Order: sequence, then structure tokens, then C-alpha cells
Amino acid sequence: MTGLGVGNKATVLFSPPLSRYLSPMSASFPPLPPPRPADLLAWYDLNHRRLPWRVAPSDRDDGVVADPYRVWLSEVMLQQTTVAAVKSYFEAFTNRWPSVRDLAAAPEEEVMKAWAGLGYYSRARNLKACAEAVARDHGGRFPETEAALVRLPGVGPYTAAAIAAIAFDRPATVVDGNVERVIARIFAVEDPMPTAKPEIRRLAATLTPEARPGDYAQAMMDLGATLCTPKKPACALCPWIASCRARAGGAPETFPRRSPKAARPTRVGTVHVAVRADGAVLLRRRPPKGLLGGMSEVPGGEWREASLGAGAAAPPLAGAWRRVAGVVEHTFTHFHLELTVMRGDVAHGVAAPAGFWWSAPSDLPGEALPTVFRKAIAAGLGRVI
DNA sequence: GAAGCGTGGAG
DNA sequence: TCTCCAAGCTT
Repeated sequence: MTGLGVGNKATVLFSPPLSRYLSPMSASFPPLPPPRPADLLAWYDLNHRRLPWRVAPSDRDDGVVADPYRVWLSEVMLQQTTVAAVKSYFEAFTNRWPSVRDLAAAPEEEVMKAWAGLGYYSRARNLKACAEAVARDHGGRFPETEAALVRLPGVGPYTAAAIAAIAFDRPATVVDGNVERVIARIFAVEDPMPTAKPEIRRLAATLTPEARPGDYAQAMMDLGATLCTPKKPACALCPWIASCRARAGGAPETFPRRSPKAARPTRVGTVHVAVRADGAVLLRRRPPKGLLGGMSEVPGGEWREASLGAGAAAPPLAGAWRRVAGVVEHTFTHFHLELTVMRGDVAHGVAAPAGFWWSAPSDLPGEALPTVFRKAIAAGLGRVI
């Protein structure tokens, strides 16, 4: 071993990635040793998380290999979603549909119901479409290259790289929010997000190893999730602390830099919770695309800017309608919503209008209802569903 | 390239 | 309470 010992300042001995530490932009920082993938992998071997979809290094010693279906399913579920939220859904999906062919053969409505509550519902539609594409176009086996994977519905650059690396152990560079944070800190990237994305990707690619790329990808994400966290990073435990320029600068938690976010507007609307004498609730299907696309809902009017006030919405059935006290609040990614809930009690035997159906109390929990409508129904019924 | 698209948990 | 956000993709 030659070269990178403490106090060795002979730049001619440094490997290529270190050159960026000596570039003009880094002049204000002391030279730091480059981050070594092997150090991260050694940390991962001892400190990795045990996750339902993960094949740990020790599992592999026992002959367990990654199942591309489970890798893909977990990666799609984890898009913009926490590990804690995904676990029970992953178990439910893999129990009910153990293979991609099983999922391909499932009715889309059943997939939407099983996905209800997890959010970003276009993922569920794309999940189904992707399973069908794999079954139909690839003989039921996932393609192994990023280029082929990224052509599948709902599989973008991140997910394609993750499947290639984790399921097929190909040296793909996986860049998610965790990796962006780790890289932005290690290299002290000053450009704000999202401007810095291309630079971060380029830097991340310089580190991707040929050895154990799947474990390396998961190690990067575990590092970001458990130590290199958005707030109060646990730098003292980090295998790359000696290489981290953000740490050297004294404020690692301020990376990646971000531009101020726009304020979230408030919208208002009215929903009608029609309750039949037996407790059934009147539902309908939302349009296939757009907000909460393809999911079920209670009928209601348009959601408009709060300054315009809630527009008048026609009840789905004639009868006695009373306003429920208070409003139901729900915050989406890009706006806050306040719903006025109207309740109407309907006699037995009243038929559902065209396009609607009555959902019995025992069926409500299993309906493809987004959380906002579960809240509204709960307010209308005076009990959770 | 920017905007649209959910949710529940952490701090 | 409120802000932020967690393994992004699509259009």
C-alpha cells in the first residue's frame, strides 16, 4: 500500500477522485482523503438495516439471492415514502401476489384497493402496467440493464439503477434523496437543489465500485437514512467522516443547499356523505388520471382557491342534508384542503345513481379510498372506518 | 424544466 | 402546532 497515509501531501500519489479536492473551488478547504467505497461496505456489513425486502450480505452466504420482483416492488413502494409506511404494504402485496406474473394477472381494482393509503396512486397503476409488461414482453423476468428497465412504466432513473444494482449486482449509480445528501456533504456541493443534481450524479458515479455494487447502493442509502440524516447527522459514527468536506466546514446539516419553498395555497370544497339506513355510504370512482386518479371518493364539488369560497355542490340524492360541524383538513403535496362535509340520511331501498354504488359498513375499510375521503366519511358518520 | 402528485412520522 | 420531508416519476 502506497500513498494516502496521514500527513502525506504528495499530490502525485493521489488517485483521480481526489483531484477534485484540489480544484480551485476547494481551495478554501484543507485536502481530505477521498471517500473509499470499501470503508462504506465494511460499515454496511456491520451496521446495515434488516428490511423485509433486503438480502443481507450474511444471507447471501447462505445462498439466498435477490428476487428482482421483490426488489422492484419495494423500490416502487419506497418512492417518496418512508420505510415504516411501506413494510405492511410490502408484506400484504408479496403474500397476495408472490410473483410478477401473479400481480400481472390481478384485477387493477384489487391492486388499487391494496395500495389505498400509501399515496401517489399513479404508482399503483404503473405497478400493474409494469407487471403486465414484464409478463408479456419479457417472459415474466425483469430485464437486467438500466436502459431496458427505465422503459418500464413507473421505473425512472433511480428505480432502474436500484434494480440493476440490487437485483442484478450491476455497477449502476443509484441516486436518491439519501445519496444526494451524502454526496452533497462529502463534496460540499454549494449549488442549491435541484440545480446541483447533475453535479451530484457525476460525483456519485466517480465512487460507484465494480465490487459489490448492490451492497454499495444499499449502503449509501442506509448511511443517508441512519447517520447522514437531514437533521443532526451522527457524523461521529460515519465511516467517511475523514473525507467529508461539509463536516470539515462545520455545518454538514446545511447540505444539500436548498432554495426557499413556495407557500402552499389553501383550497376549499364540499363533499356529500350519503348514509343509507343500514349504514352504507354512497361512493363513486374518480377519473383515471390526475389527483387521486382511479381511486374511490364520496361525491362533492370542485376544490377551489380559498379566496373564492366553496362553490355550491349539488347533492347526489334528494333528501335532508345537514352540514357537519367543523371542516375536514388535509394537506397534499402542493396545497392544503378544507372540506365542508354534508351528511344526508337515506332510506332503505334508495337506488344508487348511475356511476355510484352503496358501500356497506363492512366493505368501507377495503375500498380504494384515499385518506382525505376516509377522513370525510369519518366526519359524516361520526366514527372512523 | 417546472409542476403535479399523498401520506404519516419526526422534530 | 407546524414544518419538513421519505428509496421519484410523469407530463
